[in-house]
Amino acid sequence: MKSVFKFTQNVRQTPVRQALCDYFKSYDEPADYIQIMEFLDSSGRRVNKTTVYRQLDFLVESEIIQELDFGEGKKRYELAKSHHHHLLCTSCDKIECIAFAEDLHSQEAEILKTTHFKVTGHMLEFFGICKKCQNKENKLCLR
Amino acid sequence: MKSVFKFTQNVRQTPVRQALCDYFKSYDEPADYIQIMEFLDSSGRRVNKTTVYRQLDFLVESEIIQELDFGEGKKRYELAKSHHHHLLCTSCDKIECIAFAEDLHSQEAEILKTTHFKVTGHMLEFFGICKKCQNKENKLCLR
DNA sequence: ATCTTTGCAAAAGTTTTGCATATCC
DNA sequence: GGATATGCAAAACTTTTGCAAAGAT
Repeated sequence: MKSVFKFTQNVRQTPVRQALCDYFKSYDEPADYIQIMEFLDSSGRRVNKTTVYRQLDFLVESEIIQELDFGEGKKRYELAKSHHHHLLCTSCDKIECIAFAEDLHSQEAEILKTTHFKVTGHMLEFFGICKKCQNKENKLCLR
Repeated sequence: MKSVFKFTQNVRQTPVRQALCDYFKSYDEPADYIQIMEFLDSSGRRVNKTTVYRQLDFLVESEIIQELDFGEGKKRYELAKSHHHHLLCTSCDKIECIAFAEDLHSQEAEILKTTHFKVTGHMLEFFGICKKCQNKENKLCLR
């Protein structure tokens, strides 16, 4: 089975790289290093952490995955997709994606007008309680 | 000179705590551990890092300062103030504060309607080029 | 006197570096 | 064969923990 990902020349198709691509393709939640390692372990591979971090850097450079930081003191990665934001449930830690039709256009226009700061990007993440957890008294969601 | 900060009982007025409060009161940019230590060093105090981290935690708990994370792999702290966001210049690293009259009300309403996720907070930071840096060809701002 | 704060050493957690070896094309 | 990828050990960097000593009220 061929890879669905296109690599430029001088980039090799290796088992680790392929495994990571498959992982991100099948998982819809931003994963941290631990989760990625657990997946590799469970799939029978014993991959060195240096290799994992280097492959993650490579995949970010290749724009196959995106790096995320929710202020947890570590990075998370998810399959690259069009601009969107996240809803982080503080009760069960589930992470959902959300995108807005208008995004932050009005805010960015206001910034340019009032400060002359030219916005090139932004990071917007929401914290709160997901639908499931709202329906539980003890705020422990089974997911 | 008395402290401008009010502490509850069972909280002691100590040199380290006072120095940190003074620092945050006089600095308007979010500071990381290194900057805070440099300040303490330059003011003639040799404070242990454990103490600094513990005091930062304490001051956050006391709502005297706020913790920030811009995805740099480390935390920053600034004097607690009303809800606002930041403009981070990717050229000179200057950080400005900005607040919106309407903030993200429409987005949060949309989230509740489409996903039933109940937003309790958010983090919104803008990246871009500050006014000064826009006026420099080499994009190196003297600040 | 007692509870709070500090210092020190050690460790935990995440990520990076240097270098030698293996692997892909 | 030559460039790319991987493994290993060690370290860098931020932050935390445990415990004993010092300090504040």
